[in-house]
Amino acid sequence: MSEHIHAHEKLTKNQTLVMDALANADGPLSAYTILDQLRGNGFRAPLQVYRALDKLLDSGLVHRLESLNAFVACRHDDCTDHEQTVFMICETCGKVSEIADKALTQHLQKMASASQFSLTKATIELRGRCKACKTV
Amino acid sequence: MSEHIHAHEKLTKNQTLVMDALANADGPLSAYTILDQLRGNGFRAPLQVYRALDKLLDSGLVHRLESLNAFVACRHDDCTDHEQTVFMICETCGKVSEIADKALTQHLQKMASASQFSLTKATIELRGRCKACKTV
DNA sequence: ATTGTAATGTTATGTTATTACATTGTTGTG
DNA sequence: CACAACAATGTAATAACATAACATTACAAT
Repeated sequence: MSEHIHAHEKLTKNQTLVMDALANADGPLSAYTILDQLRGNGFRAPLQVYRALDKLLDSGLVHRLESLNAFVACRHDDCTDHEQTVFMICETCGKVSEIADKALTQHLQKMASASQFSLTKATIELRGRCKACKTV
Repeated sequence: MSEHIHAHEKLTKNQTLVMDALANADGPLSAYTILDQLRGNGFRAPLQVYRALDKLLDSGLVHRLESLNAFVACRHDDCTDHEQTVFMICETCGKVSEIADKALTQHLQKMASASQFSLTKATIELRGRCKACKTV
């Protein structure tokens, strides 16, 4: 259960509960949805979720989708490059796929350099309709 | 005042007030900051701001920065391509610059196509330190 | 004038996130 | 063991962001 290839320290109880909730979801979850799912496990306040999320985000096990105010478990084996992941969010089914694209990353880095901007993090979220939903 | 080269219909009173607030700001503003700035002009409720913003976003005069929950006036002469703008957000001074990059747009479009994903809109927000803040 | 529509106003509420502070648990050291 | 130090958790309150539902006003077209 909740074994990941990511390099990370052992998770605490709350971090594990939040991680499992996200790993078992088939789409992004909001912090409050996670809270509701974990009430049976003793969660009572948003902070319990947000604190766990902070840690999981730091370690790259979880990504935050800025345009949805929601969170997804990272589906990559190795998230060392998680700062430069592209998310494709289907507006029909709500599912999210995650792509790491080296060329895109380099292109963004070049754009930033051209403006003498030191790039720390890139948020790239595409909206549209996924393959499965198009064929319906 | 508030003359733009953008093609758009005439703005209403509230839309003009919100547009001017954003155009005169030197960085992104939250909806509630705009509300506070416009209290002297009769604004009393968030909805007055959000309604105006909806229209301004539709017409491309204003962009929403998802990672900040804030809004900026478009600095481009022509925002027909505003769906694919890259924002560089300085985490030191808070200023935002806006770049339209055709090659990047094409690259994203290719990535989407490769996954058979119909791309509707791209959110691209870079975080880091701008030229001015680096030299300080 | 009257009617239809767009814009605006108002109140309440829903959703997302943080601050501040108290308590418990765990680890290492004398 | 005792106990200090720190990490993790618990709890309450509130801040920040956004929308729903409904009432009113403004204004153009006939």
